[in-house]
Amino acid sequence: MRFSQAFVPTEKEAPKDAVLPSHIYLTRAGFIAQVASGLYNYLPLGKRVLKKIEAVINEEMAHAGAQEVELSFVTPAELWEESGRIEKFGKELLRFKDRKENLFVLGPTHEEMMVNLVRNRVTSYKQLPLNLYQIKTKFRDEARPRFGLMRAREFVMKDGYSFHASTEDLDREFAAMEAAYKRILERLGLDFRIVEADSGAIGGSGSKELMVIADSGEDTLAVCDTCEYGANIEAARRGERRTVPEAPEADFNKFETPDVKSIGELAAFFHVDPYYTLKAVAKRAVYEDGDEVVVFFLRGSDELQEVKAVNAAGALDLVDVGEEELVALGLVPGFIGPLDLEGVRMIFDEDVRDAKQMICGANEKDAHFVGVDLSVLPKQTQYAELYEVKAGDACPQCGGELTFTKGIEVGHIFKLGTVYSAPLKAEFLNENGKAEPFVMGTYGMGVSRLVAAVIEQHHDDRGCIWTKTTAPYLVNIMVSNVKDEAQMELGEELYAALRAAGVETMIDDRRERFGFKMKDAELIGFPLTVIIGKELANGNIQLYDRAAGEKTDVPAAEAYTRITEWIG
RNA sequence: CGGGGUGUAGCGCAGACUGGUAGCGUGCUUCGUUCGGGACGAAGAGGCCGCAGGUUCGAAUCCUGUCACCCCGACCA
Repeated sequence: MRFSQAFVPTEKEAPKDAVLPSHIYLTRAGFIAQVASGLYNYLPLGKRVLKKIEAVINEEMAHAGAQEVELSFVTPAELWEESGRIEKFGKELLRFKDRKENLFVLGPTHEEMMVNLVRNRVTSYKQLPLNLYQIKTKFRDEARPRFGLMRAREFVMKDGYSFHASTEDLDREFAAMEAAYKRILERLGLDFRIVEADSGAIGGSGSKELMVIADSGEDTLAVCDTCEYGANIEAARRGERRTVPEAPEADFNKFETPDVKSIGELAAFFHVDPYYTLKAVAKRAVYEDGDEVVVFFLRGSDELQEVKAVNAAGALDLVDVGEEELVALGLVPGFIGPLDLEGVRMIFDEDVRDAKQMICGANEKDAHFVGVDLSVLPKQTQYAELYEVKAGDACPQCGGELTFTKGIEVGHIFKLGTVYSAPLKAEFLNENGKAEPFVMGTYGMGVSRLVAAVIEQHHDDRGCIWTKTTAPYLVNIMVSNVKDEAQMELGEELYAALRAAGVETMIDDRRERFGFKMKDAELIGFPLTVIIGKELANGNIQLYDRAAGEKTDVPAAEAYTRITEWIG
């Protein structure tokens, strides 16, 4: 492409509303332009990057045996009513009616459409497994779009769905998809981590997220400093404690504890480690049909992880409850304990199962029990993992140390099981001629979010630094002075040669000065800029490696060879 | 959805308190001089001051309403 004819409106100043580097540079360098909240136009450079990423995904999907399809963006609302998700998705679904007053939604994801496509067309176990995917625009009317392409309302997603006759076969495919996703991110040149994730309301027997490591990420990850273990903090586990604080010794007894309400005060009052205190966290659990107050118990040294708590309660949501509400239920805020507590649902953290020498509230004002042995709790007591891991906790896999980092969720893969196929009656006949719902997996990857993620991870204060596989153009031939015939001639020669060799090349033939063009080259982030300028008088050109930030003198005669060497 | 903020030339902003010819920087056009790190000079084009009402002889400016966009939070298979 000739820069003089390219539609690449670069800007000197950052858009006033942009915060993230990816948003600022993609806008300034002319890759994207905002249309409305969460809506963006892709300009030529942005479109090229999208296509580069899509090409990598397509190659790896083909390699993994998945087949590409394209489903209608506009989907009949009926399908969503059938699956029940029209309620669950709520306002995020953009709905509208056609001229015949039929209700439609813009697809935010395509489980329903895909199941609808496959059911009654695939009817035998002999036709399984099947893995279908598409790369397509999605629309979710997000409550709060933000950060440019990172959380847009309209975005490009690769969504894949697999159909199996057994959970074993799903497990195999899930592993294959994880491997394929890993290769995709490696090829894109990203530093990432595959982490255990919360499956959320969608359910299924497990899910993993692909996280690109970046400070601007919206998710918090716990990662091991020794092994591969990583997990979203919502799902992170920890291994055995390396050291357990010395246990206090006390016989079971009730103590006067005037005004000692918080864990900190309690631990100080008895001179014990908070590990031996029992923390009670009361929340109102909201279910599909009604709500109730639930008290979660965990060690005083731990914090409640809300997502884990929601899952343990089987609730849609947890909301805070006021002290008055607790009092009305007969609870004594600050002194809530599990012994003889009635009329309220309790869930205990796994870590307090059969715990000895605990101190807990006595359910009366200014009183705590000491020397409590929690093995006295009734058998039917509900235990669940409720704690939130902390930096420094032990890795559950290798015993290494967990540290926190931030990540951008660019992919999420699920073992769905029959969550959709059962209600949508998508069935096949097994070897015994019996109808069974498909066992399904679903695999999502945010393509437009990946564009932003690449820049979040690869930029400096001058602009974008595209990796070789993601760059809109790999090489930029910068002719310093287009009126200099020798410079222009060499530039054209290299441009033609590189294009003939299939190298995606831009030639900056604009009538601008050296500094202006260099700034643009750096802002746009071409991996390699070939500088043809003053040095040509000495028989040299320069290769400017954007990532390394280095210029190397090269004899003009060797230019082509050295460029193709650099490309590798 | 709760809290906060911003809407004036393509972009970034001033002007508003104290009502009276709409400004600056950048970008754009033309000419000349420059030509290795966003050059200089000269001459130009470009605005429904978010929108709608109101007050006033007169509103970018004061009042009311409304819309849009951004940030924090809630939310986000």
